[in-house]
Amino acid sequence: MSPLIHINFRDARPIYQQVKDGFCQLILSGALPPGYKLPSVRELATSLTINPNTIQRAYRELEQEDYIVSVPGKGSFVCDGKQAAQARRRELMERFEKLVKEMEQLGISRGQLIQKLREGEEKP
Amino acid sequence: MSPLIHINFRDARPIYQQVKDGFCQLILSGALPPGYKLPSVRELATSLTINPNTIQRAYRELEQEDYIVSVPGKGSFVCDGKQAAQARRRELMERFEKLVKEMEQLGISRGQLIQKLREGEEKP
DNA sequence: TAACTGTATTAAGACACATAGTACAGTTAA
DNA sequence: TTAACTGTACTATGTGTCTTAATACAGTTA
Repeated sequence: MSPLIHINFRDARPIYQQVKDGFCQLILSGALPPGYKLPSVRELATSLTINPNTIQRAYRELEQEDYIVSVPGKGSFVCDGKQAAQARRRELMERFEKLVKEMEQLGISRGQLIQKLREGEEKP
Repeated sequence: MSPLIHINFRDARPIYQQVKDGFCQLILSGALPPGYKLPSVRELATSLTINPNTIQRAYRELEQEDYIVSVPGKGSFVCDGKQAAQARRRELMERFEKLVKEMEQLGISRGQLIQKLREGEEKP
C-alpha cells in the first residue's frame, strides 16, 4: 500500500524529476523487476494528487532513457535495465572521482576517505 | 589576464550560481588569499558582459555565507575562510556518504571504492 | 460497447532568472 | 571640493520552466 513514490513539495527538484528519480532508484536497485507494470499515468496522478501531464512527462523521459517502455492501450513496463545500470555505474564513478578531487583540495586526503569507508563496512 | 571566473551559458546552473561556485572554489583552495580585493560589481559585470545585478546577487550571497565581506565605497574582500572551509568539509563529507550508499545499491562495494582511491594515491 | 491504456495539444498561471534603468550613500584620489 | 569610483536598493520588463487544466484521439481489453 506504500505508494512507491513520495513527493516532497519543499524539494528543490521539480515534481516530474522526483518521480523520475524515484523510479530510477526502484528500477536500478531491483525493487521493480523487468516487466513490472507501472501505475497508469492517470492512476498515479490521482494517488499523488498531481497533474497527469506531470506524470506523463516523467514517464516520457524514463522511456527516452531506456528505463521503461510504454505501450499505448496496455501500460508502462520496466525494461531489462542492465544497460541502464551499467551507464549509471559509470556516471556515479565519475561523480565519485570528481568529489574526491574536490575534497583533496580542501585537505581531506584519500587515506582519510579510505578510513571513512572502512568504518561503514561492518555489518550490524 | 585570465578572468578569474568563467561563465558557461549552456550550463544548467544560473549565472549568479556559477559566479558563486567559481569564487567559492578559488577561496577555499587558497587561490584567493584572505583580504584579496574582488573585482567590483560593475567591473566584473562588464568583463563578463552580464548584468551588474546578477553579480550583485552572487556577491550578496557570498557575503551571507561568510566567504567575503563587502564594504560600501571600498569593495568586496575575501574573508579568513577557516570557518567556511570547515563547513564546506562537512558538506562534502555528507555528499560523499550519500554517494557511497547510492553506489552500494548498484553493486559497487566499499572495497572497490577503496581500491579506486588507492590507485589515485601515487604521485607521478 | 464500455472502461481502461498511452499520447498529443493548447491555454493559463506561478515562479525564477536575467536584463535595464535609475537612484543614493560612502570612499578615494586629483 | 570635485570627480570617479565603490556597494546597495528599487522598480519594471522579458523570458523560460514548471505545473495545472481541459480536451481530444487511438489502441487494448473485458
